[in-house]
Amino acid sequence: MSTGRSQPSRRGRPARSAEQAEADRSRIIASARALFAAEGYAGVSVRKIAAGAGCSPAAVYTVFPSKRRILHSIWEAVFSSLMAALEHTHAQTTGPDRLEALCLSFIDFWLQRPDDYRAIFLIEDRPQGTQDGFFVDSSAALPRMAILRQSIEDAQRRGEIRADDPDHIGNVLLCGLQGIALNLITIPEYPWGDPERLKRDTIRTLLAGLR
Amino acid sequence: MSTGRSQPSRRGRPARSAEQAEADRSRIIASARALFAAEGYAGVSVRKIAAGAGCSPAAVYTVFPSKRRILHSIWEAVFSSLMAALEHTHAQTTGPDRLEALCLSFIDFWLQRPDDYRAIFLIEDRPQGTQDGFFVDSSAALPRMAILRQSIEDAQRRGEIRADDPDHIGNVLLCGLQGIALNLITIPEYPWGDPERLKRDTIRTLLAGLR
DNA sequence: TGAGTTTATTGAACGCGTTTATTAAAATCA
DNA sequence: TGATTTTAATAAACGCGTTCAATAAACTCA
Repeated sequence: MSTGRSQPSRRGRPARSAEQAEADRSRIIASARALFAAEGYAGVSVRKIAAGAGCSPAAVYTVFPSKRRILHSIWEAVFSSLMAALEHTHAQTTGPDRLEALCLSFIDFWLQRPDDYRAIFLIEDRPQGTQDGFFVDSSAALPRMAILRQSIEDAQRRGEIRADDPDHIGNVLLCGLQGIALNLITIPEYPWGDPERLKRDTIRTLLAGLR
Repeated sequence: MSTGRSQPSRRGRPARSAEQAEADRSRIIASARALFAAEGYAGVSVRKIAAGAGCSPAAVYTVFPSKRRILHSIWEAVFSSLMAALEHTHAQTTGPDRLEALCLSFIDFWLQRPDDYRAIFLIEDRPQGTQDGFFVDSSAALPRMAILRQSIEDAQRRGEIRADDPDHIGNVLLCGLQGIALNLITIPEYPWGDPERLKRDTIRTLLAGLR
């Protein structure tokens, strides 16, 4: 049984070449990025994206299975920004202050991008079932945050944080941080009090609890 | 200037009576509740709700300004269940275990109702602006949780928790709890590890940090 | 060449949430 | 009574995300 099919030489019209498909994809993403930035996520229709990319609405669906997946591909850029913000904070701090600064950085990043936060985390329409995990497929995703983990390990070495599995510690921390961002972004009407105080105290509570 | 208008006796067709309006409202809510329970939030259309209530889709919009507001009115029942769950836990615990049990109860409540959680917290489509606060208008809302606050004050009296403003402590706690629910519900693909462990450790971390 | 085969492309449609222009209804007034 | 006024009620429409049947295109084979 030879697996060789060097020249498939199949019969009908050939499939779109990889570079052709990639070109279509990037034209659609470019159009979507510009429109989302200008008019917000909800204000942009697939018809507009298609018009911006110079193709039919149906053509968009040959590249992306849904409008949301177009967003997914843009999210990677947002996560990339998050990493950059954390790296910046990491570079500007040392020792015991670093972890708290990273946490604050993480929260502020999302508080400054509530639309992105909502678009990324607040998905109402999981059409059904498991929905072939976005975070599994996606390249970087929220948490492969080497910096956070590394800072946790540093803090553990200094004895500021208990010697538990650093991944688990990171998860606990992320839960708390996400909670602040979620509450401040999605329930702004509730009397949270001074946001700075809530942020600071929750972070310190988490870190103190991890000792 | 007499304020009396005992018999307004205005000219045209009279406005719907209060009880008439209330009857319409409750027929729509009844239809929506049944449909949401049977087919999920996303699977229900306003047209279906209207059909179930025996009126036109447009008639629904004379009672509720949007589909989402129909959900809002149903949420109050969910929050009522949450209060009941917390009261149950409160009644079954005492002393130092109570606060941790309440936290666990809070999280489990939402983990058992992911659809409700998404429908309540994960709103993508804030059409624009401040959107006349749902939590201000709404009767009970997430956090007027007397029980949680009272348990915090008890724990403070026992010296388990630092003597800070109990409302603020409660907010810090809610942030952490929400974070767990959010992460487990909206990012199930991420390797959080054993959910029970994540719940327990995050709660204990929060409580330990609040000492 | 033309017949056959496979893929690309899209116009048209579906049901959706929501708005609005039109019509019907119910009251008062002369 | 009918004219007038005010409100209720909804059919029709809009743009939306998405699907799909029909058509066009691009290739091989005889």
